[in-house]
Amino acid sequence: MAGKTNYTKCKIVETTIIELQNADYHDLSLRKLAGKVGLTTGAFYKHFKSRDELFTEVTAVISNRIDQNIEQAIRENSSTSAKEKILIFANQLLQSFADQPHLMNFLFFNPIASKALSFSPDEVERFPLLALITNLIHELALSTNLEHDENFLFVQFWAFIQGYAVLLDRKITKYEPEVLRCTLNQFLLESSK
Amino acid sequence: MAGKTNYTKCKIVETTIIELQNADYHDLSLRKLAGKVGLTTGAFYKHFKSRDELFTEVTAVISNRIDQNIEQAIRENSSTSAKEKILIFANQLLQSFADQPHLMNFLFFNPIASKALSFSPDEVERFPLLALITNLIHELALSTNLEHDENFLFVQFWAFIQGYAVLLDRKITKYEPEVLRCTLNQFLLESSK
DNA sequence: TGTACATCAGTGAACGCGCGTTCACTGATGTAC
DNA sequence: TGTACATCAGTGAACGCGCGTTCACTGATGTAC
Repeated sequence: MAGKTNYTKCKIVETTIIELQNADYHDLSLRKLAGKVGLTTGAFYKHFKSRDELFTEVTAVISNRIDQNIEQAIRENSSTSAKEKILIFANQLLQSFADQPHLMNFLFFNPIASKALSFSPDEVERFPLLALITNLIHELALSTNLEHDENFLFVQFWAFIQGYAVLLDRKITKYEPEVLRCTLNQFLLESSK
Repeated sequence: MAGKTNYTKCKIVETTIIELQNADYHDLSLRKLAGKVGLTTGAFYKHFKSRDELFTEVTAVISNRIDQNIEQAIRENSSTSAKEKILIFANQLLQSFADQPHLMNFLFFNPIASKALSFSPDEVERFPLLALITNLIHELALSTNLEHDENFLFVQFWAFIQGYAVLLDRKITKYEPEVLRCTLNQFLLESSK
């Protein structure tokens, strides 16, 4: 029976992710979700203590999968320069935003995920996406003469990615990898003046 | 009596702005708002057709005021270079984000404002902030050899500003004008390669 | 192999809440004669 | 100046809704003897 339980719990999580791909997370209530899973609302609480607990778990799952994808993309690319890895990281992330705006919007902007994506040390561990980019920037700093410190670059980088994602989400612009590549290059200019 | 009506309507708008300065816009219901104004909910509808109509008006008012502030700051500065004006624009905007996160969060991220801050021509007119930055970038393009076109720079600029604002809102970083200045400089590098 | 019992995922109605909105009514004010 | 009427901002109770959550109950399954 434990197996059955885990199966249903898993099904809830996967159904949530599918629903988040199709529509804004604001429009996903427990009733709708339970209906899609084929449960009543009461049954939901046999598997999760609350809606927040589900959202926290889903946030972690999505974050992990995207991290896996990005790490694989980095591995598959022959280049070993930190700069190139960061470019792949950013490109994969923005591509996801362009392809699955609702899901990525949930991941980056739902209140629970927002808390999770902040900087407390244990959360960095829980959300490997953050750990990955932090490490990549550190790697870059070791191999390059950064004009400023790592945190400076992190803020620049994360701000641009996140802001570009907002523009994509609002259909204000289309994703062009060239804009990303060029912007990163500008951020990573060797100290020159 | 018309005067009385306008006074109350104005009071509703101003009270809304005050409330938006103090707390997240998600937490502001018509009941709370009416209470703060000193009205019952029924009276509200003598002045606005709906909650959305109020939010649309408030969005326009806030946007206009910030625009006024920025235009004044630009006028007061002796420099006439487009680059310097854009820097002032961005600095004022981010300073507002740092000082009044809830209010700016409402302006930039409430669904109604988001629609308004997109690119339809009449909305650009309605929200002079957008018109201003569009013009400034155009002015810059006339006086400088941009490496890419105006829209490219607009996307870079707006993405960074917006993303930086998100980081500020989440207390992930503090506002440092130096980060802004440096990033803008990188964006505006004369075409070099 | 058959019987009694325990477990527990799932049911579905109900609770309590806050929301945006509506509406019959009040009462102060302005206008016409 | 006094009276009758119209206007309309404001009242406050109510409507209808969807939400997250709870709970007494069911019924299939696993276990012990």
